[in-house]
Amino acid sequence: MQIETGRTLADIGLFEDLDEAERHRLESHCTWRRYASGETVLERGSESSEVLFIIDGAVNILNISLSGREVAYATLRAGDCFGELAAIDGKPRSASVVATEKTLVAVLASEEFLTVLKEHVEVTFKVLQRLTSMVRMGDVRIMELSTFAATQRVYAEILRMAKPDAAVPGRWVIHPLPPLREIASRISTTRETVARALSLLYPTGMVRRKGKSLYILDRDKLEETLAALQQEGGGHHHV
Amino acid sequence: MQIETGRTLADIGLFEDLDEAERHRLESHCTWRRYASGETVLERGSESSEVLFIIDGAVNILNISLSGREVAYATLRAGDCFGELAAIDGKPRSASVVATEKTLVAVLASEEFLTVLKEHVEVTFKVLQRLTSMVRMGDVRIMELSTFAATQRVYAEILRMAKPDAAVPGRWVIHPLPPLREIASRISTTRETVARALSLLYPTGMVRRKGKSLYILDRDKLEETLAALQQEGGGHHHV
DNA sequence: ACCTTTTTGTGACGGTCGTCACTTCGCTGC
DNA sequence: GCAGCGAAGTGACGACCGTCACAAAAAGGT
Repeated sequence: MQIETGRTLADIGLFEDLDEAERHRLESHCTWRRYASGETVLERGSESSEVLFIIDGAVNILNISLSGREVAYATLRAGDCFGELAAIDGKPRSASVVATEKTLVAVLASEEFLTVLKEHVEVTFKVLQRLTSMVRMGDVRIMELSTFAATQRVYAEILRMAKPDAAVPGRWVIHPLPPLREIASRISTTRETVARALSLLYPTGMVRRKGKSLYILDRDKLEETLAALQQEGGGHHHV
Repeated sequence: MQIETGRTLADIGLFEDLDEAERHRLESHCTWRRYASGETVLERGSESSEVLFIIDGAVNILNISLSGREVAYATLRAGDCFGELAAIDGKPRSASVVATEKTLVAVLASEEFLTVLKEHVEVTFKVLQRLTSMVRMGDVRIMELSTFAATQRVYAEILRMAKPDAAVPGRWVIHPLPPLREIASRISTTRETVARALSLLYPTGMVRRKGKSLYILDRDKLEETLAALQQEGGGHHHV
């Protein structure tokens, strides 16, 4: 028996400050769509401008270059929203969106969305915060791509992905660890390079892999290692 | 004799929809600062949160890595604004800002800025548009860094920088051409690589350099050349 | 438990491009 | 004019890492 997620916007962060009446009004304007894992939700370059909300499941925001290389921007889960860019500026979709699990989304026309923004400053400010954080994350990524070597980017990404382990205080964990190919696409390298970087790490005892979990046993030391690598020339040989 | 730019927010794009009274009120809340070329306006990591408006001059938004590599995000000129990120989310400055000319800026406290946003939807929407475009530009840059070889990034950047030449229809021009070192920092490579990419281009007749101007004589052909390079393997050797 | 598919680890190879070094060019100021 | 200085062009070299190839391990379905 499985719990069916209701068709409600109650858990959407953007709208958490709206009163129930307004939320219900919005819900009535939504279209609801289901996607199987692997299905494409949005195609880069398409002219649609709806805003989508993840009720249940998860999606990857990504692009594929002409040469077939996959570049991932973010992974979004239940409660998140995407597609605001096109709604705000009316331009074509800047990236594709692919469901990574069975996913239910609510779809809101851009006009409706913009009306909510105009009438509810709290929502607008949530959007401002969200866009701001997207800009900041993008800047960090550009900086890392420009100045970190591939191995350093692997360590940095691992540190970002890790959450404190509830079981053992002081230990951090990534669970479930996505396929290395996916990590690679987030930091613009190859799965082989990610595998090699990890192989380099295991013997040091800083991290340990067990099934679908990657444990960070000594986060401080890993951070030090990363910092040390940066001093000596941004990844390109000696200064 | 030189025209002195007045201390007015009249030419700031963000505020163009405000009525004069409100604009004057804002002006009275501003602090005004002058910077010489090369001076630092904002330091990455600092905790300030004012929003700044360029009345006259120009600034570069950039970061310098531990290894000394410079990464440029944007060049802003009179009428532009910067520093909104920190005002919106209260976090430390994400990048440094350096004046590239003699520059006059208006400085507005974040509280004042946020008040304007709350009370004038038009301004808020301008900010939304601006943030959206920053996200899109960042995504493009990440995509290029991930899938273009250095030479391709040079061509793409040149195409971006070029404006239609008023003198000769069909011809495009970059004027004044900034030092190659500066172009290099925008696409995360070195001045040598930029120089080599250009040297490769001159014999084809597609571009021609003359003093501080770079003329694009055949934009279509340059675009084709760039597209052709992408097909064949994203910059990394065959397929 | 078995087969299939996906994921992972690792060796070998070679191209790209960052680094260093030096020369030449073009400014600006005297 | 010439000196001085930053910018630009170019050669040489080699490290990094993307590519290919293959084997081993893990996961998933029946």
